Amino acid sequence: MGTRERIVEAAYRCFSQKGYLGATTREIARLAGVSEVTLFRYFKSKRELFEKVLKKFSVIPDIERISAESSLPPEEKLRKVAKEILLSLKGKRNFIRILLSEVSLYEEEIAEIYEKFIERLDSIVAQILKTDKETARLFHSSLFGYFLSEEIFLRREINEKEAKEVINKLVEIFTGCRSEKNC
Amino acid sequence: MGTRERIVEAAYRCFSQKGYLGATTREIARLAGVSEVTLFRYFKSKRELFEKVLKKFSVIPDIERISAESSLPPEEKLRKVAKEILLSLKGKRNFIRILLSEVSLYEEEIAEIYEKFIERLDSIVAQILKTDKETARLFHSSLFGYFLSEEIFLRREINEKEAKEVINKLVEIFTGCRSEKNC
DNA sequence: TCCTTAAGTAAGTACTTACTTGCATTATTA
DNA sequence: TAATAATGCAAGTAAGTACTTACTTAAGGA
Repeated sequence: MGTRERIVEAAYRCFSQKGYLGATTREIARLAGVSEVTLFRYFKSKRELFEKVLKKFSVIPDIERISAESSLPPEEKLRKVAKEILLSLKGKRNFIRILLSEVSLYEEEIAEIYEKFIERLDSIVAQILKTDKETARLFHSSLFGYFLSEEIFLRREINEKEAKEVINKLVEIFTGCRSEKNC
Repeated sequence: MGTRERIVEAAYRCFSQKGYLGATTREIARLAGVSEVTLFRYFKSKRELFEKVLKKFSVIPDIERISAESSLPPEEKLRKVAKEILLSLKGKRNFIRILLSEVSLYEEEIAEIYEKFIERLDSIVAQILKTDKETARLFHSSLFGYFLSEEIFLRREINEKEAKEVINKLVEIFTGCRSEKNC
């Protein structure tokens, strides 16, 4: 891994633990195993480094693929999409912490990232559920709220069993359709 | 309003806009119309002031009252509870911003505040819905997620009409019961 | 062998921040 | 009116922080 990458990686960890203001360039450099001078040779400011971190880690999960598998019944699709979303949220837990902690400092950037994210989800979920976008938004807001509650606020990891149960329940509630059978 | 209160009030506004580290004691004092020296006469440190702010604004909405009105049909109760929760979230939007922005710095304090909050909600909603606590948690996670999405991330205010629609939809989804009629 | 590139070290600059001290001033109260 | 309490002002301290400069070292390729 190149020096540049190592710095971004370290910054990512540092920002997600301490927030933008709390993280110091000195510690980021130390974590990257690099001198502070080197850090500033690669990035002209802390803010620039922060922006690189945002860009690198704000990848949106690939749910189009799932929704395209037309052979599946809608509930099954929805379950898969939900699983993918939840997994992706879990994988980016630290990144989400950064977003949350800087929500007041970087309003526009964060709103933009988030908007892209939910726009895609909205339309895909709406298509699967064959309902309006409002219901679709409620569906993934529910997932999102559940994830934030458990993993961010309560600091509890959602295990696979719980995830499955919650997803089944959500899908059941939103489709009016029980467990694994088609309706 | 006494000096002490004015300081806490100003700190509240300042913290919610800039986060704990971003807010300076100088600005808080200025906002309170008080000298910085006075601020430190009342609170021995910035952290102590922050803790007072947390305590003062972490009041939980009074939903027991609603759930006790036994005359109402459960869907109606649920709607009222949801409305109360959403209103309370909206009213404390700034406070929630503080919580979010310091989620990494004050893990235990925030987890504690949040835990109290959802524990009560869980049991009340479960009682009304007559289901398990998991479903109840999903119900208010949905509300919570929706609120965070719109008001915190997208910076859009949820107006009364939207709130009503979302609540109706949620109640409908979770009870399998349409609009304002009993089922 | 010489030159270029990537990195480190040491030191420092300019600025901010939480927090303090000493003294003067104003308002309150006895 | 005299004493007491609450506040402001000016100035300062100690520590931290982003960022810079000047110089050195090590490695690899031509």
